[in-house]
Amino acid sequence: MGNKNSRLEVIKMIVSSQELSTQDDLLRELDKAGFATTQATLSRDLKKLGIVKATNERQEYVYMMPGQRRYQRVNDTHMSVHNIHRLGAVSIKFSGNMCVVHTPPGHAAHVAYDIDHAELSEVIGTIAGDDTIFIVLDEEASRQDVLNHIAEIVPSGQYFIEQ
Amino acid sequence: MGNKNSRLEVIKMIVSSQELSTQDDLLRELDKAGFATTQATLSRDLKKLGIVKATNERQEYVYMMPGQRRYQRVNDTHMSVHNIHRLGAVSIKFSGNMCVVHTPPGHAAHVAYDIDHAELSEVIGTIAGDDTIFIVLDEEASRQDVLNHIAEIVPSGQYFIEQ
DNA sequence: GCTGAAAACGAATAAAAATACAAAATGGGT
DNA sequence: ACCCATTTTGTATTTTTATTCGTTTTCAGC
Repeated sequence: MGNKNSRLEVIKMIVSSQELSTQDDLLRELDKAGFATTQATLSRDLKKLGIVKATNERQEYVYMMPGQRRYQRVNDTHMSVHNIHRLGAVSIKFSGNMCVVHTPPGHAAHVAYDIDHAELSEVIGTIAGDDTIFIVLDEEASRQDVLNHIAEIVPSGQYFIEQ
Repeated sequence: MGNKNSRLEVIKMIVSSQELSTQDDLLRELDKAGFATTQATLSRDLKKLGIVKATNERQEYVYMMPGQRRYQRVNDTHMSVHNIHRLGAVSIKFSGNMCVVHTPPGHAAHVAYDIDHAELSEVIGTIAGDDTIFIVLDEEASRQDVLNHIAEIVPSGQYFIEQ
């Protein structure tokens, strides 16, 4: 069962990207993703992940990551242009040991997911809002390395350095 | 019904003050409070109020109000041992003026809440994901102090320093 | 007051989710 | 490799939750 953790990650990804109202629905999506399992196991997984069945604005039941509804919107105060990089529709800026990635609205979670799973040695942790990701970098991390690595990770990467 | 609204208020009060794991439990509390009703109605009430059955830090099911402190998704990269500390199932890493706390999945918000309310002088602010907390530290903060204080806050803290 | 529409409700039931239990898999420690 | 302890899993089941459907209540307009 080495793939329990992968399954958990896939569950997180599915839940944060689709509106599913029963475990059976989720089970079908998991199946599509190549992680077939049973309702019993899924129930246990959801408990572990803290995923809850909540109600959306239309009073429908939807499985949600804890707090997906009221995510904290991060303010993207404009910084100097000279350290802005573009990557498709994504911008990457650095300040101190932090890296801030800006995405199209609603896509921060997916991009963060990809960054997470690259397991870059420079990355200590990430947190995603709606269109912004905060990344804490290792003190020794090279910005150019981080930039290059993220460039590889984020899809459709036409990007250019303005530095 | 004039007292539907009162009942909803009482439900909110009960849910936010007690840890109840089934609707039947809640039903009994409502009864005690003089608002006897049925499971069917309660189910509808909970849906209206957005109250969800979530898991607490002990992996038990608990009905909860939609919290104000919320998050989205997160990362789990493991890295350099030299600045990792363990605290129960929690790891704490430092980089620059940031502290990154890693928790069991789904519990970052709860731990962050506790850290917030300890009102540590070293802590400027926190933001929680699913299993990761970012803490911005005061520029003068000692990492050892932060570590000690968080050790006091986080429950079941058998912990040891590896630094 | 009465009447009709809408909302609230409970009993029964359907649907969905959690768990008991046994089996299978995994990870050490020899 | 083997053994033992622990974790993960599936089946079958129980428990819990959501909803159907018929009834009652509420309230607005007469």
